[in-house]
Amino acid sequence: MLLSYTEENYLKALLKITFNSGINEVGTNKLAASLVVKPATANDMLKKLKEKELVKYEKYGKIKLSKSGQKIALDIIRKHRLWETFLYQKLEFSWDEVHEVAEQLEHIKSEKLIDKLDKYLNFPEFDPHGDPIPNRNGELKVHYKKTLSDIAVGSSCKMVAVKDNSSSFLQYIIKVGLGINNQIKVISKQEYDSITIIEVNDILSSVSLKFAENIYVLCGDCIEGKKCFECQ
Amino acid sequence: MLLSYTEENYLKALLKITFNSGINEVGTNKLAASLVVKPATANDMLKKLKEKELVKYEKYGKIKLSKSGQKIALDIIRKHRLWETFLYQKLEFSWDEVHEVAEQLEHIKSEKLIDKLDKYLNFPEFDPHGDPIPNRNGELKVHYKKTLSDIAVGSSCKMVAVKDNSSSFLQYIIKVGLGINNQIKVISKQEYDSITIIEVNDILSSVSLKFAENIYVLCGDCIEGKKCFECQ
DNA sequence: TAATAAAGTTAGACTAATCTAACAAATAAA
DNA sequence: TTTATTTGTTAGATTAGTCTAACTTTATTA
Ligand SMILES: [Mn+2]
Ligand SMILES: [Mn+2]
Ligand SMILES: [Mn+2]
Ligand SMILES: [Mn+2]
Repeated sequence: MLLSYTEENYLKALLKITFNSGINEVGTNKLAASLVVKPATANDMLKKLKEKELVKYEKYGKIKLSKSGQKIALDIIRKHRLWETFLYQKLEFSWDEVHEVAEQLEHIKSEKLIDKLDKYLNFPEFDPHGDPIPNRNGELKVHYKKTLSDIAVGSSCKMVAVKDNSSSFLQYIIKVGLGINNQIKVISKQEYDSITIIEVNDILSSVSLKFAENIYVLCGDCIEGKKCFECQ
Repeated sequence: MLLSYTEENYLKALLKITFNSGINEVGTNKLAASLVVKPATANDMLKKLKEKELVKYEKYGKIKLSKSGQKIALDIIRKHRLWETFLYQKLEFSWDEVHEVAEQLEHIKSEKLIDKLDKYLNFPEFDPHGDPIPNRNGELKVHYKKTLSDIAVGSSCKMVAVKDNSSSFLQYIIKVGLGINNQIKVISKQEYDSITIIEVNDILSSVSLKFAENIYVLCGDCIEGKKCFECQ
């Protein structure tokens, strides 16, 4: 079944909402907001997607992706993240620039293209933001759970991904001298507002709670190779 | 000015018609045929493109690209040919597969992307079919003029480009053992129907007039580095 | 030159994706 | 348990791109 650019974006939005919020209770308003359209518009599209059996949905009920809808959404995400990786690794885009272009590239229709790209990049498992890349069967590594704000004072951790993908945050991270795979030591934490002093490459920085909550990390135990069920 | 996928294709079609036919007297019917739409549809679009000052066009008159329309069309062709080169050189697509995917990729909007791709490919001057790639100012090498059918019996030449880009012809060329930059010696030519015996890499093949007319070549003089005004 | 053919235009209709405004249902608050 | 608020739906309109069928203009040919 050949889907339009727009239909693909609705499916992707549905998957992303459940990814991010954990909830899989998505309503018309939330979906519409995430696509920056009006609820009436989303409602129309939902009828169409239901007709094509890509979503499960009853009037006034909650929306869920069907099995096939989910597979397609995962495929779009696979393409998005592979293209981001290509732009970052091969064309030397910075990590705050890749998303916008990948939003376009993810809709290019050619299985051969994406499989060859995957191979060319040597089957990467994570994109430049640390997000897992689904394989061609739609399977993907479990995403990280622990953030920098969960790390106790005195402990070390490793930055593995970014939660907020906005380019302003991504640029800010670089400015602080931080990046994927960096070791971070939590030096101190202000009790009143959780302002945290971290040490990265021997440089101290002070970051807000909001900042710390948007940096995914692996804890000290995980770094040393021990399994930790809290981290992933 | 941000153009739609469709508008871009109309501009590209206009440029391609003038490229290929030499004529720059394009009418509604010819344009429509080249885009596989009905004349009525092309007529509607022409009004819109005129409004945007991308084409010069009066009712019942001939169609011409404006300066800005031509620049945009050249830009699409630049993107198309750079993507073809990428698919061919980096992702190991065969030369008969690249066009279809490039038809989609040529509409991705990002100047940075195309400039970085250009650099990544080391500023190629020709695509996998030997067609010249416009630079970022829309300037391009003059295209080849002489075809294999122009070469005299006993003379040698070098294949430099393909006139007919259909995948069936491209596949056929490979089957004959021919490719860009191959030396071709014209062994004999049947007077009645111009069936030509050629020698490529010590192998003899017999090709039709239609075939020979669709292979661009440089003549013997040009191969030896002498300038020849007939060839380019 | 007049008839015929070819090329080009217009009118009216359709689909996909969007909107606004009005309405209905479900949920939360009083 | 009413009332108010939030959430979701419907109706009607709009724009881009396409079509068919009818018509007009230009070009060709007899
Ligand atoms: Mn992204
Ligand atoms: Mn990403
Ligand atoms: Mn091509
Ligand atoms: Mn080409």
